[in-house]
Amino acid sequence: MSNPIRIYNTLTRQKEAFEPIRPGQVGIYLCGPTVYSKSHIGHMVGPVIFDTVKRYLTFNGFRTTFVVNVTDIDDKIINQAKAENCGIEELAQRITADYQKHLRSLSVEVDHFPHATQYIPAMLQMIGTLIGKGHAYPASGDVYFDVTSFSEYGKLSNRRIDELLAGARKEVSDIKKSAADFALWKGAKPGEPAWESPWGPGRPGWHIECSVMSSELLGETFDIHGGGLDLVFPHHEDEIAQSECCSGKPYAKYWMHNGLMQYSSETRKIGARAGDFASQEEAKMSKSKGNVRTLDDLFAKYPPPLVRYFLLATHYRSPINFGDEPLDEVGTGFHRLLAFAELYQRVIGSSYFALPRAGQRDKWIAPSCSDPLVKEGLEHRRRFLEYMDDDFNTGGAVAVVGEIVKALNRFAADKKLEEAVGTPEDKEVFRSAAMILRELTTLLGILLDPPVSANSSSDGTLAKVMDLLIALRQEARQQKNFPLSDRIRDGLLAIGITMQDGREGTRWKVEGQ
RNA sequence: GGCGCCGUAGCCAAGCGGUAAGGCAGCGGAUUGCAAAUCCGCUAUUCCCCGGUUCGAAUCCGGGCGGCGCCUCCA
Repeated sequence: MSNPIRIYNTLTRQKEAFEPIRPGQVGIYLCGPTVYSKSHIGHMVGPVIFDTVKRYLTFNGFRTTFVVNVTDIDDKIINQAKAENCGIEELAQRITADYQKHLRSLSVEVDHFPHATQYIPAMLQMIGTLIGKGHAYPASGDVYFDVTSFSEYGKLSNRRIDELLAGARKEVSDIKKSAADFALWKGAKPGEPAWESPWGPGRPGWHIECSVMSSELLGETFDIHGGGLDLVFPHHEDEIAQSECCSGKPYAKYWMHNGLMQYSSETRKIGARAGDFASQEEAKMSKSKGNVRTLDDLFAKYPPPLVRYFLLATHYRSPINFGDEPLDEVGTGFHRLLAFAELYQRVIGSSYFALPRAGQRDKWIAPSCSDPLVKEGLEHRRRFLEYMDDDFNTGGAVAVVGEIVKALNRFAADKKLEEAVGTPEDKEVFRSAAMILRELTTLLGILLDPPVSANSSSDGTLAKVMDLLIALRQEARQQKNFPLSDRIRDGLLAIGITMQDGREGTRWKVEGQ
């Protein structure tokens, strides 16, 4: 049975049925960051999307390997290290750690993080092969790829070499045969870090690392290559040229490119630095809007799981509007999920997060119960999978999740599950339907674990204080002393603690949990 | 100039040939001492514009207009 997943392939510019190269297993390679300055939200888009792709493929029974490379040698790193007066390795390690920390907080699970500098020998070998086959030539300590030697050059970005040359704004370098040729190896200038090579000391060009590391970890031909839309040309185009000329085999089968992030109406990129803006004025304005906020700042206000939910709420190929306003809007939906987990806890008496995570699509045991709620849940599940099958339409899938929550909340309200009247039978139906929700949310990588809560702070002092305040407030309410009871509630709200009165007593929680 | 992507309510966003999902905001109701949370109901005769194909188009084709990306080692 061929599987139902379809992927939009940049190479063919259409959606194609997904068929892995090797039955039952899939390799995904994603272009990661150049580690010279702290990560921004734009760096998280690809990892979150492809992590979700991996989860979905795994769910569909494919053994999936997910590789994200780290470019740890590059002009920008050299310059930044100089500016900070530190070693390039030190800088690269620091930034890499920052990047990986944030990926973990977003529940992105990467199998391999190859670093460019760890693969220099393999790069030299590939460059040697390309020269031997007449696809590359050394010149003045550099080595260039000869684009005219590859007749398919331009197939990914749909360009022709003559058009490239016509539109080129760059001066034709006299050492390159053609302006469109790109560097495989760059001779070192005095004082620059360098590795020995048959063509003299130097460092690798940008594209070669991905060709080498992907073939080492996933094979010369692998399934899915991902990256931002901005990388289609020249980076991915050049990877194809190098790899296919070297191996004589097809490189990646499916090319998936994610849309870029934009700050609302801002046309500049999120990570833009002051120098990238037309004027200081504009740069400042953007910064004040949160345009260049670090991830530490962002996550302080919006928890990583919420950000992940936000990123998945839009289709991956669309540009994502970023900013406080969109985040706040989507946040409402996310908080309803969290509120549901609390409802589940109160109704069932055990943690929602203890329910089983997504397993296998085929081996899944559907709740046998024929209650309308469960049937509705199964219908939602069907739609969810339909969305995901269609080029990983996480936006549609997220919408379905919201509908399931609504159905569950309605059921809980109708059957008065929180009150003593709720029957065990109804609760079992509720639990069965919640299992469907659990499966689907974990498939998206959201709501995996309970949120870190101050309610359960280690010494429990806060909880004891709250118990006391709730008791006092309850007394005030019974005496109809509402000014006092409101003062307690409002006062707590002002310091970030919300109180909610329900039939079963007053609940409280710290803002942002 | 070249190569692409996109344009659906106040906002975000699905739908991709069969008669407009969902969310946010807003309004009305249930519940509440009042709130909050939750639930119910209402909110696009219409999908940037103009042509064409079709029994039928937001969906396909042609032409405009508008926004964006890349063509410069940006995820």
